[in-house]
Amino acid sequence: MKEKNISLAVIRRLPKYHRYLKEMLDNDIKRISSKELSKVIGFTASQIRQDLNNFGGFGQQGYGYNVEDLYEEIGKILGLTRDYNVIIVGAGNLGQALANYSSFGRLGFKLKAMFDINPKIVGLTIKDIQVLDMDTFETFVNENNVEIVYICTNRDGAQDVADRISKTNVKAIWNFAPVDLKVPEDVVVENVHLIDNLLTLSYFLKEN
Amino acid sequence: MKEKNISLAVIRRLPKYHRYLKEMLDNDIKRISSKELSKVIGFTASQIRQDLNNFGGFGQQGYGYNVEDLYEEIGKILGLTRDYNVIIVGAGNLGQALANYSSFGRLGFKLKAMFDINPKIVGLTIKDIQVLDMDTFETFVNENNVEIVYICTNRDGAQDVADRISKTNVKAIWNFAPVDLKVPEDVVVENVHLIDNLLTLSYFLKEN
DNA sequence: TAGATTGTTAATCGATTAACAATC
DNA sequence: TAGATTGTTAATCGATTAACAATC
Repeated sequence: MKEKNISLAVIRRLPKYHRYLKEMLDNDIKRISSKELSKVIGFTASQIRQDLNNFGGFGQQGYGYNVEDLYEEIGKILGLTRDYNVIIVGAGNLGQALANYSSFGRLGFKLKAMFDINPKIVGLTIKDIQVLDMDTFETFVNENNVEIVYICTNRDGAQDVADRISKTNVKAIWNFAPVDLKVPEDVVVENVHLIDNLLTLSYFLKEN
Repeated sequence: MKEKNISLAVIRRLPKYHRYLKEMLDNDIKRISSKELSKVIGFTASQIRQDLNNFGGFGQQGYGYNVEDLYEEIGKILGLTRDYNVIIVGAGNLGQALANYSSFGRLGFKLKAMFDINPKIVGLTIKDIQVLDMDTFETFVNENNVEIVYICTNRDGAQDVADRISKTNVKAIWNFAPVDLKVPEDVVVENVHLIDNLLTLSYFLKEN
């Protein structure tokens, strides 16, 4: 399923489709037209049809879209067809919070271990997950087929972790540190820059 | 400082400028041209000049931009000229993690209390911050001039909290629950949809 | 002054919206 | 069949990039 140059704007809307379709599925809604979906999700009907047609004709003229099918298809596009082994680096408050989120695991992102450099934290067990010493990072990653790392260190530690990741087979980083990581081309990074987000909120609060 | 219709794309870049300028300031860099800034921040020089000129002519021909001045100006645009009283609703793992983030406080976002409905959590003190019962929510918000609420509840509790917020003077919500909140027009919401973010990462990992 | 770099207008590119023929 | 709604092309809108005169 090699799509050619779907724009980032489209990709970022996919999880929202996925979320709304799941909700409809839970509410036993069997089919939905782009017009109806538009009303609840807030995108235009035209945009919805354009978005979906980047990946194939999932609908049916005169009928609309089958909710379950569309939900499954979008899941496939997003890579939710198998499990991924993940680890967390940085077992502070945020790392522990993420470890406790069960919804990630339910989607297939299976937490295998946490890592830290702080001797006070190393050795703890959080939700059945051990906090290991960074000394064993490379060994663990290689032996356990880890594919995704959540970086929950502070700003200063993040690039070091990214450098160590880049020498392994890990190809995806979810970065929560307030810094833009330098990584090889074949490693994808998704940032959660909380401060950037908060400052955007602050801007709009001021403007109101 | 009522700016007219600055696009969202521009606004979302501002915190990144702010972050990079702070770093330069810390490294005693006194001035920067759009061309040099382009190299480190990754936007084109042209875009940088366009962005900044939405808010005024902060530069000087032949010289570039004074790092300290520009940092201050962007801070002003983002509303970092005074403190804001904030509270957290939902004192679970994520709420506690946010309470422990000192960088928000340093920027002026002062945490005044946390709220929860779980009797096991209410009464705790986290980093000098008390966890209060939701019964006292409205009273506290009104008496303490709270302006921003971080919603760290689960999905199902979030809209209820948003409804209660909407009846107070709070005009800004930082929402971490995986749901799109319905709020009055004059309330601004900034979402951190972690799952959406993780699924985007998953998409690109698959595409690689 | 000469060189550098901004501020700003114009050109281009890309994303969203509108329209409608195809078809279930 | 008639009505509804998609898939897709064309039109519009907005954001980014290029170019360059203004000016420090």
